[in-house]
Order: sequence, then structure tokens, then C-alpha cells
Amino acid sequence: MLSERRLQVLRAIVQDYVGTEEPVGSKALTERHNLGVSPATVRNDMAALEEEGYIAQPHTSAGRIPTDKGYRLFVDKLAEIKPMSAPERRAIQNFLDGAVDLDDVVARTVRLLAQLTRQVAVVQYPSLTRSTVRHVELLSLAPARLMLVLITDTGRVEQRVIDCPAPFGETSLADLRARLNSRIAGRRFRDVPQLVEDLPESFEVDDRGTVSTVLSTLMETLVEENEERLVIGGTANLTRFAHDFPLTIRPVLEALEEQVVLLRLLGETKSTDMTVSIGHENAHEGLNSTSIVSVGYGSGGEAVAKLGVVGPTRMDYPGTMGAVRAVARYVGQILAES
Amino acid sequence: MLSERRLQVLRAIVQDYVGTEEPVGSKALTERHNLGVSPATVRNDMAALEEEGYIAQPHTSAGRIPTDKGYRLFVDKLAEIKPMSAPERRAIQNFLDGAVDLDDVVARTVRLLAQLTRQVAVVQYPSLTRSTVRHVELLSLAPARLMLVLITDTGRVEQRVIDCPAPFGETSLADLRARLNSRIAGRRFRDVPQLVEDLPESFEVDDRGTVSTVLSTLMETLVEENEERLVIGGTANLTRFAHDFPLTIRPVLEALEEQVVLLRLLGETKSTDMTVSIGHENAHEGLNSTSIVSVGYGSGGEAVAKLGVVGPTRMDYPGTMGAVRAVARYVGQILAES
DNA sequence: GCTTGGCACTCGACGCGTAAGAGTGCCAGC
DNA sequence: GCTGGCACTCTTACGCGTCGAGTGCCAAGC
Repeated sequence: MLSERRLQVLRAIVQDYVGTEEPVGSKALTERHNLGVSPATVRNDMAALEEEGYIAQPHTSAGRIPTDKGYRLFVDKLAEIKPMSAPERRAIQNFLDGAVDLDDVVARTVRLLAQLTRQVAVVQYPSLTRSTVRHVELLSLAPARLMLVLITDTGRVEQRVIDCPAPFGETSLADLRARLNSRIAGRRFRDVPQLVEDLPESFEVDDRGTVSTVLSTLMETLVEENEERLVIGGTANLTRFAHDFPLTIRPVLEALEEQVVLLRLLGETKSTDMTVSIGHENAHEGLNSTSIVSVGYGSGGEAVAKLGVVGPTRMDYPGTMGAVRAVARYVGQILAES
Repeated sequence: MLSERRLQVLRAIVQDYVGTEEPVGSKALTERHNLGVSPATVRNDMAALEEEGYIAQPHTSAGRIPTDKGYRLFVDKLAEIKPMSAPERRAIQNFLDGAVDLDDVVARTVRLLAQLTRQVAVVQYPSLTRSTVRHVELLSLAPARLMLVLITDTGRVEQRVIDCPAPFGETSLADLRARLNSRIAGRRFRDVPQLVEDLPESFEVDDRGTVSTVLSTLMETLVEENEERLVIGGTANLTRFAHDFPLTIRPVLEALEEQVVLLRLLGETKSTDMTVSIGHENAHEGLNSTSIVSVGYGSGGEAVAKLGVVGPTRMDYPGTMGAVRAVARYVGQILAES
């Protein structure tokens, strides 16, 4: 177990390193934080911290920098989430209140997060499986061609064109539309399959093929994978810390374009808790020198999707966590209102 | 006027510089291209080309590199668009054929363009004003709350929630829906305003307020500005040429996130012609060392939106132009089919 | 008059050795 | 257990000489 002072030394190292982006030495530490001890003592503590793997030196005679393990301890035990100031909160609310539709909410959120944290922001569209159906609309495009439109409680709209196995009359169409809505409107997506299971049977034999096709298209639309779109912003912020990582920026950009990778990272926990994933804790190799701060957000108490930021492991964790939490809360409010 | 050989020298300089990314000297030129003259002669030609502003040297005693003016001449007079090979064309078609909806088409297009050109790809969503209405749907969410869904011939769907000034009955709703569709289905967006101008008058006094609100929301939805969304991909390719421009990558990323800027750049010409904008020809300062190759695409003969790539001025123009043109053609086909 | 070979010159890239400086580890004393 | 002192290590910066690519110019040749 580390003594209280050694933890303070670790905290000071993290804070200074995040601020200066340079390895921090014992002398500088005692000057900038009044630890009440001399540099020599701090050196002893540093040696112990290094022994335990919390800090490391880039080369023999340089200052120390925190390791992933060091950041982990800092985040878990030493840091407190920094709340947003009142003006900041007002700015967030004002900015998000101007949104006109879901796309706009997401677009604004991503901009906001990127600006507040000065890092790369990632926002996942509200997931369908945890949402409810507001309405299903069926339109006839041609005798054997339909369009299915699905509207969710979060304001999202999905549409699919369906080629029917046989022509489908207007009366049958109206019938199907009405029955479908009466069964699933207001219900959760995940409950839909069993609610419509027996629907084809109640139609004329000629129409059953089309009804089945419509239903299976509907199911496909519900499948999470297709729906978990992401929006990314603030990639220009990557260049802020690229001067010592001119080579690191590429894998990060590549990873950011691999939506699958990001989704897995965001989706690891399904709760609303804030998650911080540091350096090598990220499964994806390209993100080994970045940290991801993410949190669930949603219109009720329940999370429907995640948002977060991707930045260097050397980031301002308290500030970033505060910004991410605040944005998630306000987005949740906006979604609940609309 | 420049002699034929001098133009050949310029062409050779552009080709070599694009290939090697290094200033090209007179000796190397005569070795790699059989110009039939000695290095000394080439030097004279180079001096003339430099005098005219087509090439420049980074410092005394280095090879020459093309200037923006040099690239301009190359693109206008010396280069021929390089057609895609048959296997490449097949690959493009296969890749795009797998798309399930408009979002998917756009997403795939952007990936494809980025891969083919190894540069940053930009694809604009089909613009509404040049599209036609396939269907308008009105749904009742609550007694005084409607949802308007607009479906375009390119498969795009837009929705808006409308708060009505007064409750609106189901019969009135069905009436409005039917009349609206009979008037504007199949018509161009730009013609819609005058087609529905007198619609409120034909409704009961109590309902007119709501009808007007619905119509004005519909108009808003048609306004181009809201609709010109862009999708960007392949930003990781920026790092390929960042080694000598570690400082240039940031303004480019910033410009790419400023959709307004990009839209203006793409939108300068409204035709289907291929446009190449080189270096300082770009109004936006951050893009002064990049070139933009763009072209209109659309489901018939008419362009409904643009797509293109952003890369260093030192790019393979013939190849890039070939890829952009080919992709635009195939996307147009896909849109026409669906 | 255009082309060519020769030649002196310029200037960045590279390698190397030195000096400076920051920071450490260890030890003896309090 | 803390502190000051000291020798040691290693990186970084700087200066300097060399090397080589490439140029511009000039006089000679076709």
C-alpha cells in the first residue's frame, strides 16, 4: 500500500505532466506543489512509485511520466470530476436548445463536446432496441413495391423499400398498417417480434407472402447493428498533441473511421455509468496511447446510447469527465422534452 | 507561348514530383524521360518555365517543383483523365450494389472514393431542391401535434414534428394528406411552393391555421441549407503526406469539419462537369496547399449533388479524376435504379 | 539560333565531437 | 525517515567540416 504522500506525489506528477506535456522532475514538483518535503525525499517516493509501475522515465536521466496504471489509479482514487461552471452549463443548454431535429441534436452535441474538451468527440445515435415505436407507416410506391417508415420515440426515422412477392392492394395495405400500429405503437423494439408473430395468419393467403416480407424487413430494421450510427467531430484536435506523436495520429484516425471498433469500445458497459478506458486497456491497437471517456445518455432514466471523447492518455481527466457528464445530462433532457 | 518541348518538360516535372515527392532536377529528368536532349538544355527550359511562373525551386540549388499555375496548366492541357481498368470498374460496381438504402449508398461511396484515391473523400447528400417528391405523410402524434414525413425520389426521408395552433381532427388530417399528395407527388421541390399556395383557403376556418403551419414547415424542410449534408471519409490518408506538412494537416481537418466551407467549394459550379480547384484557387485559407477534384452526380442526366476528393496539390490528377468520374457515374446508376 | 559540355558556385543534408543541462541514485549525517 | 551533497548518465543543442545534388553561365559546335 502506498503512503498518503506518495499518492499526492503521483497526483502532482499527473497534473503537471498533463499541463506541461513534459516529463516532470523532483525539483519542479517541490517548487510547484507545497508537499512540505525536499526534492530528495520526492525522489525516494518516485523510485517507489516506479517500482510499483505507476510511473516511468522515458530515458535514464529524464523526469517521470505516468504509466497507464498510474492514470488508472489517478482516475479511480485521486481525481474528482470537475463540475462545469454555471456559465458553461448555460452555454451548453443554450447551444443544444437550438436544435430542430434529432440529426441536429446529435450534430450539435458532437460539436459541443469537441469544443468543450478540445478533443475528438463521438456520439452514438440513440439505439433502436432500447427505444419504443411511435408509429409505423406503409406507403405504396408501385403495385408490388412498398416503403416502410419507422418512427421512434426519440424522433428517429428509418425507411426501407420493399419488393413484394405479389401485388398488394390498397385495402390490404390500410389493413396491415392499422393492425401493425395498434399492436406495436408505444411498445419497445425488443418486444416487437413476438407481438407480430401471428400477424400473417390473419391475412388472405395471397397477401401472406407480402405481409411476411414486410415483417421481416421490419425486424431487420430493428437489428441493432444496422442502426448504431456514430457521429465524430473535432478530429482537428488530434493535431494538438501530434507534435510528439506524428506517427500516432494515423492509427487513431483509422480507428475512428472503423465504426465497428468504436462501437465496441463505447458499448462495453451498457449502464449510464461513466467509463474511462486508458491506453492499453483499449482492445484496439491503434488506440493504445489514447483514453476514452464515455457515458450513457437517454431520455428517461435509461441509457439509449453513449457519447464520449477520445484523447491522449495524457488528458485532463477531471475536466473531460465533467464536460462529458454535463453534456450527456443536457442531451438527455432535450430528448425527453421532444 | 511555350514550345512543345517545354510543355513536355513541365509534364515530366509534374509526373516525377507526384511520384517521388521530391524536387526534380535536370539530370534525373533526362534519365527518366527520353526527351532527346541533354540536361543543360532542360536547364534552359526550366529557367524559362520558372520565369513564367510554372515551376519554382524551394531553395537555390535544389530541383524544381510545380507551382499552382504549373499544376493548372498540367490539368488543363497536358493531362488526360485516366480511365479505370475493367477490374476496378467491376469492383466499384460490386461494392456499391450491396447498398441497402440511401445512407448506405452514401457511406459506401465515401469509403470507396477514399480507398481508390487514397485521399480524403467528400460526398454530398442528394440535394432536395433538385429532387422530386415521392410522398408526403402526415401522422397524428397527439391532438395538436403532427409529424410530417417527406420522402424523395432519391430515397431520402425527412421528418419534422409540428405543434398545431389548434386540434386537428382525423378526417381533416386524411383530407390534407390526400390533397397534399395529389398536388405535389412526383413534382420538383422547387415547384412545390406555388402548387400549394391556395391550399389553406379550401379548408374550414378552424383548420386553416394548422394547414398553414404544416405548409410552412414543409417549405422549411425544402430549404436547401438545412439539407446539404456531407459525409467525409479517409481522413487517415491525410497523414500520408503530413510528414513534410505536419503543420498543414490541422487547417485541413478544421476546414473539413466546417461543412459550410466545403459546401461552398463543392457548389461553385452547378453542372456535372468535373472541377479541379488547385491550391490558392481555393477561397479557404486552410486549403491553400490542397486541391479539390469534384463532380456532380445524379440519377438521370441532371446532377443532384456533388462528390469529390481533397488531397495535396501534389496529387495524381489523371488517376484521381478518373476515379472520381467513375464513382460518380456508378452512384448515379444506383440512384436511378432504386 | 538552338544545343551541348564544362566548370565554378550555392546550399541543404549528414556525421561527429563537444558542451550544457536536467535529473537521477546513492550515501552519510541529522 | 528526511535531507543535502555529489558523482554519474543521458539527451539535446550547437558548431563545424564534408559531401553531393543541382544550378547558372559561358564558350564551342551543329
